[in-house]
Amino acid sequence: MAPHPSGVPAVEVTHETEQPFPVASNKEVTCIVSAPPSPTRVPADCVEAVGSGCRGAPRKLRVRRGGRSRPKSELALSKQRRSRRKKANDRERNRMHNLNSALDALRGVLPTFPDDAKLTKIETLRFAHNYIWALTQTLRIADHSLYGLEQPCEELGSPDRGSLGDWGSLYSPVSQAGSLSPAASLEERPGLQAPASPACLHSGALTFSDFL
DNA sequence: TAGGCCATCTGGTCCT
DNA sequence: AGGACCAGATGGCCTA
Repeated sequence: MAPHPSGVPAVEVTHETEQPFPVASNKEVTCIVSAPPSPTRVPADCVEAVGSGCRGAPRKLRVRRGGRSRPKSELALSKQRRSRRKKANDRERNRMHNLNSALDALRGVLPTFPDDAKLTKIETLRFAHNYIWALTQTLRIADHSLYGLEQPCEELGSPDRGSLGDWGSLYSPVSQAGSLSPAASLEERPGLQAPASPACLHSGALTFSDFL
């Protein structure tokens, strides 16, 4: 893993030094608003009747003009639709496989033990989120200590003080809030304390189980 | 058996 | 037109 440009701690990965998966694109999510509930599926044959969709601007009505393309028989159209659908399914399957590969790569850099049960997808994401937060804190406090501002373990709430249960709550439903800011996510969860001070992390006082 | 997790299919929407 | 992305639906597998 290459050093992060924004100062996020570079986690040393011994078993995987190259980019484990390609960064497909930096395209941003274009629609935050989820699609409206569409309980009834529109048959493929009725696509033309659906003029507008969920994503913001209404779609232009497609006007069929004759003579643009050669009319096809129903059989040919059906075969073409099936073929397109099959290809789309293959792409979608591939896309999900890539997504899962990325998730596996993420699992690979998280501090876990070989014998541990595989983290679920949501667990992996939440754990990574909090792990990054912990490492960020580590760097921050390390910077402070450079200037002689030593911070004892107790100040950030070490497991020794019985906050292990709070780590357990990382996987509780409240952590599904979706906050992208670790600090903010902690603020949203009053009962949740910071895991440990950097000294505790560096000294190996904290183990994977502490994160769970 | 209920519930959680997951893979896959599918149709809609947006983008190139 | 075709690909990418997304979310809903569905069914299989596993576990408490």
